[in-house]
Amino acid sequence: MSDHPLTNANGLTEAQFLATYDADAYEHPSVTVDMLIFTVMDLEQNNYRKLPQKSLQLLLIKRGEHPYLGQWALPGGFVAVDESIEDAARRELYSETNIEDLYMEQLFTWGAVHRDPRTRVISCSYMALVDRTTLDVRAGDDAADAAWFDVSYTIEAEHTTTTEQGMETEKRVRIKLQNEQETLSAVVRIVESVQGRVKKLSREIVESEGIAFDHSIMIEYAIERLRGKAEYTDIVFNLMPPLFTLSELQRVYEIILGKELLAAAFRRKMADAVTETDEYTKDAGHRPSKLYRYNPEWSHK
Amino acid sequence: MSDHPLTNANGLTEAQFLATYDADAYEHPSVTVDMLIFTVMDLEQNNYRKLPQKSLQLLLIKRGEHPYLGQWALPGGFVAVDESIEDAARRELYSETNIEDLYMEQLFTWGAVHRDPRTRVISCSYMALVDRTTLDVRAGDDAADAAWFDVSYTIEAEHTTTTEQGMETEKRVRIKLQNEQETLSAVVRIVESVQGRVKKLSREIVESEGIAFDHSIMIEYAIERLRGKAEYTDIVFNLMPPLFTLSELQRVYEIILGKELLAAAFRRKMADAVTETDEYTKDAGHRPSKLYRYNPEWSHK
DNA sequence: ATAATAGTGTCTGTGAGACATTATCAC
DNA sequence: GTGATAATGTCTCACAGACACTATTAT
Repeated sequence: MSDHPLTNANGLTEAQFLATYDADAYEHPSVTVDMLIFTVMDLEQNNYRKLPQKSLQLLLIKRGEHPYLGQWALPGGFVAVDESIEDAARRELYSETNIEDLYMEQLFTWGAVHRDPRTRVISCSYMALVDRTTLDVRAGDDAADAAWFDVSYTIEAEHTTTTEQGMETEKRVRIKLQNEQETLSAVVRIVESVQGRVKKLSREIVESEGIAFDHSIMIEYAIERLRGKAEYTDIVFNLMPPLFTLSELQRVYEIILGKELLAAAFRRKMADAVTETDEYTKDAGHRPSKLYRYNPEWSHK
Repeated sequence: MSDHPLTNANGLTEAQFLATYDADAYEHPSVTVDMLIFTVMDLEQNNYRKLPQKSLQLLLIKRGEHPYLGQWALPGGFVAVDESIEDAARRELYSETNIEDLYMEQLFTWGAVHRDPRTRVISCSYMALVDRTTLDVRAGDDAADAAWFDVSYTIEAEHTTTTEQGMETEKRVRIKLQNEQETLSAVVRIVESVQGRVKKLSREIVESEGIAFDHSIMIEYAIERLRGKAEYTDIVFNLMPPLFTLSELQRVYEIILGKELLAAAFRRKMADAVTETDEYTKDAGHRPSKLYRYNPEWSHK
């Protein structure tokens, strides 16, 4: 690295120093990646004229080993010493989805001392977004116990206490994960305190049914981030197929943001983010809709 | 954890499994924290009537050991197996600033395989914001080689190539760190590519003078984050003293955002974020200004 | 008086919310 | 025609950019 024969306090050059460096002088933690793989699915619809409802889905793996045997966990695995964290995340993502190129983003690194009962494990969480139509129904070959769960995020309680020096806001968020076979649920308590000018944020699991480790916290965090980014980036398009209608896009925004949007305003805002095509939907029991594609030249207003 | 006598495929209960678990079956990386400690300082001013210019400052430590001996690095250190990552970050922050309660936020975890020539090191970067007035001039006791550097962030080149499948935007950002003794500099190349609907972002050091490891990338990333958050959170108040004038606040926003703001609009936007006091500045060669404090009840519009 | 900053008033354009209206399909 | 969604038109309100204007201090 250095092109001068610099020596340290012991008179060693860099090459000499590195040759004697002992990386195992103290105990190291293990490092893992945990993947939050989201997609959006159409729910079955009995009325052929109505549009299908959209549902936000998360991929989980049933644990076949202790700890949390039989519960559901985020897909993930250890980071090898000869691969970057991002490569490890891509490897995990590929092994679950069989797709090479997917949107993926690092979220947060979780480092509480006892978050894994086996040993000290630091986990770096990544969020990936998949378009359901390009995805195999069966997610991953080897993952026999992988399953998609419908995700719901509900704020069950929120109250603020004002003290002399500042204030504290406590929020309880229920995460509910459901599919035909299983219903998992957890409550995460989020405390944001402002003392003087110092703000602190902490998350803690208050209740957990069927979700392994601290993964309900990771899920809560990821949904908050997804919501936040949906509002000021084009992240949502990663959940869309190549061609989509504007009301499909709107419905995806709606389930992510957890609120209804007005069609007129939504179309105006999205006008520059999409390119129209000549194609239309057909065979719906109502007026066909023009199909659009994402416009990568969009500059985010 | 589990209150049923669940057994795994080998017939072991959780307690039996954990007793035989070998965490050292494979090699582990080292994990460190690196701290980006920012503050805002007044620059000396020769004209007594003019307001002093503000300057964004970053704390760096001169390396006294290989590798990068003699270069400047972010303060940081290894995460011990019995402390959380956040505790390690707080410990480092305290040892540099002698202040217990400071704003601190996890930024990103850097995990390239060869980012440290000694061994495989994964580093979790944290940003901390300090109000200069509550800070000792001498940062930390033991850190004899700690120094504050004025930070400048300049986009030197930016161009977009459109291909058939998507586009690629390349940006070169120069980070310049200066104080009375030293001038450090680096250029970071940031490539954002959109292929189809898949977006990827990568950062790489193109040029580096006097900045150790991949720390210029961490600095570039932190400034981008600070800018982003300045626009939609109250993060900037962590850089302010308890009492401040609105134009001081505006000048802090201006150096962070790197652009000038209109006073009238700024004051309107900030009206609900601050509480006015009865105090005023004095002895300036011009009209005194009302002093304000941060209003923690502010709800971000 | 002067040079500086502090602080206010107001016009204008943009964009989101709200809601009404028209268009178009399968059956 | 009916029932559904698609798509557009338009009013209003909030707010940011722009800039002119007034206020107040130390020297």
